[in-house]
Amino acid sequence: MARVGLTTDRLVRAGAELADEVGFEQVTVSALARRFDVKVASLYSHVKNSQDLKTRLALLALEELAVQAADAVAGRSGKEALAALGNVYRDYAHEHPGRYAAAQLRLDPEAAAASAGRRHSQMTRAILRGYDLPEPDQTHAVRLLGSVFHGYITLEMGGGFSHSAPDTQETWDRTLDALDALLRNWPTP
Amino acid sequence: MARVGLTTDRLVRAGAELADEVGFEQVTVSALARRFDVKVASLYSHVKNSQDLKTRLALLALEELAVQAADAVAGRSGKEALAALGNVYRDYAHEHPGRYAAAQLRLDPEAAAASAGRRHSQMTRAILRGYDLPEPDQTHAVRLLGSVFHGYITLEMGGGFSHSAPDTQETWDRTLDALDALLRNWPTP
DNA sequence: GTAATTTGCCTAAAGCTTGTAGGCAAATCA
DNA sequence: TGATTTGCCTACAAGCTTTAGGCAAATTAC
Repeated sequence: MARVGLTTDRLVRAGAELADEVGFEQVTVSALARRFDVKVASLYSHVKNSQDLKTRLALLALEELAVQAADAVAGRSGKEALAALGNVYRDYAHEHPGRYAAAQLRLDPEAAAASAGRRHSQMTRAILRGYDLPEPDQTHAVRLLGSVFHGYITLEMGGGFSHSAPDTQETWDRTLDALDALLRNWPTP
Repeated sequence: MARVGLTTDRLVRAGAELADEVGFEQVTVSALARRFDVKVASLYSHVKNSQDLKTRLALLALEELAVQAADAVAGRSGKEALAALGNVYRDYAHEHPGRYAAAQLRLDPEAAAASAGRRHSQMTRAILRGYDLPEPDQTHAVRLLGSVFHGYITLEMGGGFSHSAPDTQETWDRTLDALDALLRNWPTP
C-alpha cells in the first residue's frame, strides 16, 4: 500500500482549496479523503475530527487575511489606508469565498486567542490614527468598520444586491467615500 | 396508530422554535421528527426534503421580520425611523437567533422572488425619504444600511465584539448616531 | 350505518457522513 | 539486518437523508 504522504498541513491546504471550489459547508472529512484518494479513517490520524479541520481552515484564512491586510495598510494613511484595508477583505472574499466563509467560523475562546483575530482589530485601529478619534469612539468606529466590511461582503456575495442597478462596484466605492466622510466628521453627542 | 396531526405549517413553526433553541444548523428532519415523536419518513409527506424545510423557515423569518419592520417604521421618520428599523432587526436576532440565521439562507431565484425580500429593501428606502438623497445615492445608501445592520448583528451575535469594553449597546447607539449623521451629510463626489 | 376512498404515519432499506478500534506493511532507526 | 515507529488500511457502530410500499384511521358516498 503506497503512502500518499498526508500531513495536517497538506490536509488543511487541500481543505482550503476544496472550500473555495465547493463552499465551506461542503468541506467534509469524506470529501477531503476522496480528494487524496485515501480512506476516510486515514485522515483521523492527522486531524482530530471534523470540527478540528474546520477550525484549522478558519485559522489559516484569518492568518492569510491578516498578512495581506498588514501589507495593504503599511505606508498608507487616511482614506487610502481605509480603502486598502476594505479592498483586502473584499478581494479575498471574491477570490477565496470558501476561505472567507471559514474565517467567519465561531471559534472557541482558546482558538480565538491563538488566532490572528486581534491583529485584525489592531489593523483597523491603526487606520483610525489618521482620523484622530478619542476613546471610546475609536472602539465604536472599529466595530462599525468591521460591521460594514463584513456586512457588505456577505450581502454582495450572497446575492443580496443582485437584481438591481447600479452595479456593486460603484456602491462599494461610494461606501468607502461615505465611511471616510463619516470618520472625518464623527458625531459627538 | 394515533395520528399526531402533522401539517407543513406546524412543521415549519416547530422548526422555527427548534432553530431558536439549538441553532439553525441543527435543524434537521430527524430532530423535527423526534420533537413530534414521530418517525422520520412521516415528515416527507409534508415537506419535500431538508432543503425545502430550510427554505420555508427562511421565508417565515423574512415574513415575520417584514411585518415587524413595517410596524416599527410606520408613523416615524428621520433618525427615529432609522433607529426603529435597526432595532427591529437587532432585537429579532437576539430573540430569535435561529430564525434570524434562517433569514440569511441563500434562496434560489424563485423562492427569493416569492419572499418578503423586496419589502425589506423598500422599507429601508422609505426611511431615506427623510434624508432626501437623489438616485443613485439612495440605492447606495440602502445597501450601506443593510450592510451595517446585518454586519453589526452578525459580529455581535458571533462574539466578535466580546472580550472588549465598552459594551455593545453603547456601540449600537453610537452606530445609529453615526448613520444618521452620515445620511444628513451624505458626501457627493 | 356501512362501504369505498383518501390520507397519515408506519416499516424497510440504501447511501452518505462521522468517528473508533485494531491490524499490517512501509519507512525509519539501531 | 532487525527492531520500532508510523501511515494507511479494514471493520464496525451510529446518525441523517430520502424513497418505496403497506396498513389503518379519517373522510366521503351511498
